[in-house]
Amino acid sequence: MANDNKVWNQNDAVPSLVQSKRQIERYGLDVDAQAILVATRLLAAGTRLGHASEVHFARFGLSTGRYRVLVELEDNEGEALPSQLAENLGVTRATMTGLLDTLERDGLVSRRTSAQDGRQRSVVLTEEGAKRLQAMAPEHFARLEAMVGLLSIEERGVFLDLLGRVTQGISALTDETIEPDKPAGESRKKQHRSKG
Amino acid sequence: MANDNKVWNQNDAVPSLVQSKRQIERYGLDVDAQAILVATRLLAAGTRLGHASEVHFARFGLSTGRYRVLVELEDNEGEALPSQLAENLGVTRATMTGLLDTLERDGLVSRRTSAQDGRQRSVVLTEEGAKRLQAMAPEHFARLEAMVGLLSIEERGVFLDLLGRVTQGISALTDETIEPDKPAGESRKKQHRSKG
DNA sequence: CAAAATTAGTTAGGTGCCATACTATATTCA
DNA sequence: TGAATATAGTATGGCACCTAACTAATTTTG
Repeated sequence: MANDNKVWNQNDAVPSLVQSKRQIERYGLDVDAQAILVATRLLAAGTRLGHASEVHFARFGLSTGRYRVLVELEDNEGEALPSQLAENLGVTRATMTGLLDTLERDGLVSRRTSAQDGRQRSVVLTEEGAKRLQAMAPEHFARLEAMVGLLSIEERGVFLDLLGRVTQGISALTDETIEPDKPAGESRKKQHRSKG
Repeated sequence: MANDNKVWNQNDAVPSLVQSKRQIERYGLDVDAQAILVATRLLAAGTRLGHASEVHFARFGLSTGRYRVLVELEDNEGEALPSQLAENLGVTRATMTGLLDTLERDGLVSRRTSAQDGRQRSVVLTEEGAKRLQAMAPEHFARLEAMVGLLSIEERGVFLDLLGRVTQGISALTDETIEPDKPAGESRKKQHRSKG
């Protein structure tokens, strides 16, 4: 029993409504406790998701980021520029360099200098990289499917809608200034979603 | 324009249904494309949430983990054991040591050796730590509230329910083996939620 | 055309978190 | 009582990702 084995306890770190209320009262703030509860649960879920994702991909010798690079390459006929990849994945070029370093070391991609532009280095998905994706696909997708398995088809649709709006709301955490409260239920007309 | 300024583009990295379908078809798998879409969007949201959370707390000179330590201390009359804190926050003791190191360096907590048990070190929320929490509370909670501001009251309730089940589903990513598919909509009677 | 500015990629250094292995202090029990 | 064991906390080293600064190659422009 020398192994502590930190298994995610499911109960830890899931904030309760009373906790939210207590905190709000402590400082005498004028905010809706349920809203705070939802937000807090969401943050906790985000943490768990990130961690679970890494555990998941580690099974296949990948990380979340490296997997996404491989998929992006596959969606691009197996070849792309590092800067393209960084752009599409929403990470910095520096991060992409690191991801590609590891992928190249593992033989899943290869880099070669571009003929046209000496600054560019073309990234190519290797045979081995393609095989890796293929090999992991069944389990990967089965687990993803299982993740939302507690939701019915209709609920998935509802969840997708709500998650979309909440995802937009994430910017409330990162924006420079706080925007005035928008009660929701109206005033929601122009919400550009996706790009292409 | 020397500054690249990687602002989270909102559009990046949000997977589309066609992408999901294409991947599934590529390997001839028998999974529901919408389920995959939901799962994939969720993972993307998780990544963004984690990042946004760090940006948010950095405004107050904290990280997500360090903030949670302070709150946990406050909920505990300002004093607790590192192992307690680690347990309650769902991180390892090693991680807690790191969090406390920084908090102590910044004067927000202090450590003193226990009299009863020489192995234990009691962690105390300092005056300054309490002040920090108080100072950040208005903006912190306002931003959290704004984050779910695009959802109506009713929608928040629905979201909370769905999120709860999805959160349970996260274990599908981390479990050793894949469980057989549970269609949902029935066979869902005994789902213990929370602990207290 | 040479100097200045831009661009692609990388390196260097930092944060957050983790797992493993170690130290020091109890506790158990033979 | 003294050796084996358990426990609390920490140090070490790892990975993912970031920003800022740097190198090399290309484009702009005077």
